[in-house]
This record gives sequence, C-alpha cells and structure tokens, in this order.
Amino acid sequence: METNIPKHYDPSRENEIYTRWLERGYFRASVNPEKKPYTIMIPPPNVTDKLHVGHAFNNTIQDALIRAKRMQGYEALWVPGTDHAAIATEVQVVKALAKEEINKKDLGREAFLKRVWEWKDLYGGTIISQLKKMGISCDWDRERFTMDEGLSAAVLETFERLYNEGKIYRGERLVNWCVTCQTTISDSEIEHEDGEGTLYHFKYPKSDGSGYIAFATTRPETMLGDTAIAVHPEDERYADDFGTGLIVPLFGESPRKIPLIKDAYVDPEYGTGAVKITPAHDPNDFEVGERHNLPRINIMNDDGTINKNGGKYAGLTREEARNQIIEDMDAQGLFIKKEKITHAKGAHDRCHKVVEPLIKLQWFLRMDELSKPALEAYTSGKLKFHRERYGRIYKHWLEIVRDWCISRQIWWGHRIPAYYCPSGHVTVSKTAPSACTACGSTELTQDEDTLDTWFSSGIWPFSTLGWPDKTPELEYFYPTNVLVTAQEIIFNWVVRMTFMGLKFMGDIPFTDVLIHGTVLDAHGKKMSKSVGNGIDPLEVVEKYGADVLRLAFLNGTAIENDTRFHWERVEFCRNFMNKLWNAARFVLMNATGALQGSLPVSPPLHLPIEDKWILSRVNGLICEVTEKFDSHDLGMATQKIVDFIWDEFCDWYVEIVKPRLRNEETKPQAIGILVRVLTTCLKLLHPVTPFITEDLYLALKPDEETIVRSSWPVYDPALADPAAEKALDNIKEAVRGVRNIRADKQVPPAQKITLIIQPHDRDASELYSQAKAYLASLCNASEAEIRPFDAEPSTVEGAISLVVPGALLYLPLASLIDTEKERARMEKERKRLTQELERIDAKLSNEGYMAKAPANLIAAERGKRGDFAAMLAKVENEIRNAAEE
RNA sequence: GGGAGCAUAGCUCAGUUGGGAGAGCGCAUGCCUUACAAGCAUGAUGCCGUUGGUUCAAGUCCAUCUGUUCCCACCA
Repeated sequence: METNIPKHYDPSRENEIYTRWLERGYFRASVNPEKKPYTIMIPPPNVTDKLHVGHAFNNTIQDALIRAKRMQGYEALWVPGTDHAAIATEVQVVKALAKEEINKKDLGREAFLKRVWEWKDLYGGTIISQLKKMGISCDWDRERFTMDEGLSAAVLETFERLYNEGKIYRGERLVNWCVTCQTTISDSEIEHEDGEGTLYHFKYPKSDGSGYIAFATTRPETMLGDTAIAVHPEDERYADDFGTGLIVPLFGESPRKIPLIKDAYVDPEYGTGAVKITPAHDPNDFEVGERHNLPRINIMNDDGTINKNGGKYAGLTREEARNQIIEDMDAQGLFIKKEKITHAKGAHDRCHKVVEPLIKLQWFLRMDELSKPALEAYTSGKLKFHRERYGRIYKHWLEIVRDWCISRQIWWGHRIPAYYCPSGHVTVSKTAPSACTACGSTELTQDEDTLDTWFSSGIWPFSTLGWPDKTPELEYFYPTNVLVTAQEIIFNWVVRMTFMGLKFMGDIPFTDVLIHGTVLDAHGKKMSKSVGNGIDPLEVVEKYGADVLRLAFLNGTAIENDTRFHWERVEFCRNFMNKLWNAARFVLMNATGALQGSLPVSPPLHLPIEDKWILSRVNGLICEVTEKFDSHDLGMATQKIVDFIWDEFCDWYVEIVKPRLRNEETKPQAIGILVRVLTTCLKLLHPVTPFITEDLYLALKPDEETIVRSSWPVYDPALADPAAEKALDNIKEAVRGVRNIRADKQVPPAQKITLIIQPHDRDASELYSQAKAYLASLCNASEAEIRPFDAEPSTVEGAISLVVPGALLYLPLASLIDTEKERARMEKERKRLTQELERIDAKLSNEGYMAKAPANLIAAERGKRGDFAAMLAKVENEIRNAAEE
C-alpha cells in the first residue's frame, strides 16, 4: 500500500499547529451563561530568569487539566501572567549591574527601576514564548503582570482598605543589616557558612551581691543591649536565683539591672544553661523579649558603630567595642575564659561582611482575625488539598501564624502608599495625597519601602479578573477551581491568597489545591544553577517535541511525589509517540478514500465479538480516565491510555482485524471500529500530548476543525460487555500458550503449522470458530481446525497438547516432541493448578473468611475454582493418555 | 529544634475505600511477520526496609526501630 505519511513521528510541526490554534482563538474564554466555568490562575513565574524544568512540570499539569475541562464542555479559562518577584529580581539586576561595576545607590531609584523594567521585559517575554512552545493553552488576551497598571492599583486599594480597618500597622522588627552596604538584605542574600569563632565566657553579678551567673557569647559587644538572662524553666541549678536581679556591669556609675527569666527556648544542656538576652540584636532573643515584654535596646548605628545607648562605648566600631568590653569585664574579674569554636556565620553574599541583625520600623499585617476564616475553610472541608497531607501543612502554619511583615527595604515592587509630613503624621492613600490628613501640611514624602512580593501575589486570583471593579468576569470565573503549585510556597502564597480572597471577595479563591513534587536530576538531587545539573525543558522540546516532554512528566508518575528526570524515560515517550503515529498511519493506509460518511457504526449487537471486546474496553477506558482526571491523578490517567493504545489496541486489536482488512467485504466495518477507537484514544490523550493528537485527529476526521474543542468521550453503558471481555481474555490466553510452545520448541517463524482445537462445550466451540481466522494469524499458523465439541475426544498422533480455556489444543509438531520434556511440562502444569486449587480451597473452608468476606469475592473464588478444576481434569487426562501410549 | 515524605524486580518508579505482586528501562532467546527495529514475540528476576499489633485476610491500616529526602526555623 502506498502512503505519503512519514514512517517516523516528527514533532517539527508543533509550532505550525500552535500558531493555528492561536489564530483561531481556541484558548479564549469569556463569560458564557450557557456553560459552567472552570478556571485556573497560573502561578505566575518570576521574571528573574527563564523557565526551568519545575515550571514546565507545573504548567503541563495545568494544561492537561484545562484542556480536559474545555473538551468536557466547560468555559475553561486559564489566566497567564508573570510575577515581579521583588527581592529575587532586584538581586538579579544588582548582580548584573555589579558586572558593569555599577552600584545601585549611585544609579539612583529611578534609573535603577528603569533597568529592572528592561530586565522584566526581556525575561517576561522569554517566559511567555517558552510557555507557548510547550503547547500551553492559556487565554493570552488576559495575560497579566503583578506590577501592571491594573494590578498595581489593586495592590494599593488592598493596602488602603486594610490600613483603614486597622489591620496594617507599623512596628519594630529585626532585619538583616549590612553595615558595609548600608542596606537591609533578604534571607536569600545571606550566605551561611561554618567559620572559626571565639566563644567568650563571662559572668554577671547578682544585684544583691550573693553571687554570679555565668554565660557565654560570641558577640560580647551585644552585652550593651542585654535586657535579661534566661534559663530553662526546669533547670534546678537556678531555682534559688530568682527574686533578685542581675547587673550588666558596663555602665559605670549607673549599672543596668536586668531580670533572670525562665524560657523554654534555652537548652539547659548547652554551656552553663544560662543565656544572655539581647532582643534588639538577635532574632531568637527578639522573640524571647516579646514573650517577656523585655525592653529592646538598640545599641548600633547604621554604620555598625555603637550608638549613645552604649554609654562610654558610643562611637567605637563593633570590633573596638568588643575588645574594650572584654578588657573591662576582665578588670572586674567577670571574664572567665575564651575558647575557639566553629559556628555558622551569616554574611552578605555581595560584600561577604558579617550581617548584623538590627531593629527597624516596619509595616505589618495583623493576622489574628484574617487567619481564622482561612483555617475554617480548611477544617470545614471547603478548601481541599491533594494529597490531603499538604492540608496539614497549611493548617499547622495557620495555627502558629504571626503578624506578617509586609515592608521591604528595596526599590523593585509596589511602593508603600504611606506619606509622612514633617511633624511625623502618617497619611495612607492609594492616590498620592495633596496634604497631611492630620495637620494639613503639604510637605509630604512617601515611604521609601516597597511591599513584600507576596502581597500582590496574594490577591492574584481576583486582581487578575479586574478587582476592585465588579467585573462580569469576576462574577463568573471567581472562585477559581484548582490551584496547581509546589509545596514550598504553601505558606508564602496559598495561605495568603486564601485569607485575602476570603477578606475581599468573601469566598476562598479556589476549591482545590493540587500540590505537586519537585523534578530532581537523575541522581535524585535538586537541580540548581550553581551545581549545573539542571535540565533545560526547552532543550527537550527542541530535541523531542513538547508532547514528549509533557508525556515524560506525566506518564505513570504520582505527580504529588518528587520525580527524577531520566532521558531513558524521555526516549520511551518518544517511542510511544512513534507507536501512536504508526497506528494511525496503519489505519489511514487502509482507509484511503473510505474515511468519510460511509463508515458503518453498527449496533454493537451485530458486531463480531472482537469488536464488542475492543469497544467495551475503550468504553471502560473512558470511564477510568475521566475519573482519574477528575481526581487529578494525571499519572495514572495517562498510563491507562498509553497502555491501552500500545497493548490492547496495537498489539491485539490491530493484529486481530488484519485478516478482515484483506477482505473488501469485511474491511469497511473494521475500519469503522479502528477509526472510532483510535479517535477516542486521541481525545483522551489530547490533554497530555496536544500536538500529535491534533495532527492525527484531523487526518482521521477531515471534516473536523480541531480536537481542542471537540467533545470529551462519554461512557456508554450499552457498550459494556463483560462476556466479550472474558471471551477475548480466553483467546489471548490460548494464543499466548501456543506462542509460548513455539518459542520453547524454537519452531522457526517460517514454519506454519495447523492448530487443532477440541472445544469442550458449545460456547467454547462458538468462540473458537468465530476467532478461527485471526487465531491462526496470531499464532502464525497456516490454519485453525475446530473439531466438533460433541465429538468423541481423541488425541492427535504426534502432537503437543495444550490445555486452554474451554478447549484442548493440539500442535502437530511430531519431529520436535521430546516425550520426557512434554511429561515434565504437563506435570508442572498439574502442580500449578493443584496449588491454585489448594489455595482457593483453604480460603473457602476458612470459617472466618466465609463468614466475613464479601459475597461477590466468595463467588469469584468459587468461579475460579471451577475453571481450575476443569483445566486440572484435562491436564490429568492428558497425562494418563500419554502414559498409556 | 518544628513539620512532612520516602523505603516494592539490577535501575527508575506505579500500586485508588485492605481481598491472589505491576510497568518502563536493562537482561536472555528468536524474529527486518506487507503501521512501527523508535518494532514484534517469548522468558528469567521480588521474605513489598526491621520488629510487633489490628483483621478471616496487610505492600496497603496502627505502633516501633533503622536508613534516607524535603520544607520551615536555628545553634547563645
């Protein structure tokens, strides 16, 4: 037969197909009262860099879900966009500027922001084009950016409302401060490394002169800010020391008196079990201080020198102060010793100087009231996590949630809409105010700080639909259906979206949260730029096509678990694409000219049993796959389709119908079934591999416009046919038995033999007679001879006999028979069947089992017992016959 | 330190309310059978991490231990 379809699958047409989809607007969604909405908001990728393999995985999942829903008749909206990623992007741009030896401060705020916008345009654009190359079906007309005009307005609106309600306030908070660069730095800019350090041991005298309490510190200069000594509540050693205070003996005439407090934070096993508490210069101490209402004494200027709170040490650098304090303590006999230790040090990744925790005034969002409905949404079951275990992470975090520090000392982001007059009044307004609301002063300066990047991400599910305006989109598409993301941002993002949604929309932003795992490298390590073990998803797309990459992500994986990236897996997926391609090619080669219109869709009643079988199987597949999609189990859904196509459709059904295709009379109906089953498979697979399925669908259905908006296959109870499935199982078992013997006896494929089948009842006779033609071709036999079932059973001289379901099968292979081996084979079969029967009998005679096991299970076991018993009888009969000869 | 996973064939992994252990790769053997060698057929391989418990029945549920990974926080 002739065909111009290439022999191998070639993904190079993907771009062309995608362009066509865009031109025809298949991904657009709009308010449509005729349909139910299904909405996904993309987790906006950061414009810090191009896409990595994690994004590719994340978006493949979303695309599969949205494509399935679109086919199922929903108005499926997937809103795309990108995130400004405040600190992360700023850090990237600062790094890039450093290469040009440009300092951010020298450049100035405005010029710096211009550079960041250029960065954003570059990477934002790259990200979008990469998503498109992956076949992502977002509604691109609705693309948003967290700092575009509309979203920025929504952010300011949110801030103003929360401030007016008293939920946003200013308060002190420790930040990481770099004294060299004179700036706060984020946790992600701190490099932790173990370094040599010195641990100094001191003692503070008790204020009543009755003794001392010893402690140790690596930073003696912070003693100037000490406001307590803490011990573990159950530490007996200090039980008698309460009631009197301690003296910080560094302030000459006016020594500072501080309390001894109990706090479980202290590890009694470590050192003396007593810890100095410096709330203004240590994160842990800050928290201890909060619990005990300790004063916070800031002792340091922004340049790292000691300030006026340091008494006589004021003006010294931190190193100078440290040395002086050791000297002074020693002079008073309060210095015990010093020792070398290794400990973790935090340094700024730019200048490598030690980071100093300092207290700064920050903006906070009060969480107590906001968190309650968010927690309630989960505990009431309204907000569902997949897997459920991720919900526990969400719950746990909300239970221990603290107020959220929303200000950042960086330039890239939404500038805080707070304005200060010279008298220090604060005016908060989403639009720049002309005068101070308190005193009317017109000399207003805006807060220098910007908002935490998650503040804008938190309102993403509704800001993208036009909020604060009451748009029809908001009304129709909100709340969205599913959020697909990774577990590391459950706190940062999922929680924030939930309470923001509840607060401003009065409803949760999504009903289902699908948490997926991380894509690791082949050795199970996290991919990272510095290690250089990353896989570029676009490289895979270039080489194999987007379909293959997507399939590799989903086929057979449990998406909620971490998964390793293996090229072998990619190859397998490529091979499957090729298999599918060739299956369609085979159908098309046979169907030339016959595709349109005339394909008979007979009532299943009159179809041959193999057609009933495949239709029943594909029907069952529809049911399973739809169910798996609904429960977000994409890995299993995909695997079911792949297995069905390769195993049942290609390896069995196609081989079964080949004889019918050679006969012009039986051919059209066979083609009809082939096209029908294959089309169904293409639809089911389309959400996972959109390109190849579109290509083949259009080839098989020339009248159709696209598979993207075709209808999802529907389960049809009338096609379910357990009897046909059982019948074909039996045929398959018989075929496998023959093939096994042929392989075992090393019968050359060229040697065709006749199959002789002796059915043992009418049903079996009918089945094998119907299957006669393909039974022979599947077994590579010249012909299958079916003996009358009611004839007297007689052995066939010089033939190997084989017990198959409902029949005895003879293979005339006289020259190849080894009597001893045959006997052994039969004995082995007898043993196997006997063991099966024993196992079943053990169960059926177990009183507990009979009393408590479900009835259908018992019935099934009984059924199997009957089958095994019949086969055993045949085998034993064969063994007897052989012995008689 | 707080939280959460994972442990099943040589390798990578599935295994849905408990009901006779699966796939891919790899391996062995034979095939270019007129869709596909990116293929077809056949085959071998498992005390389902340890110990105990619940149950008629445990890879599956509970507890324990061992190993391992991740998230958050941190070592005065």
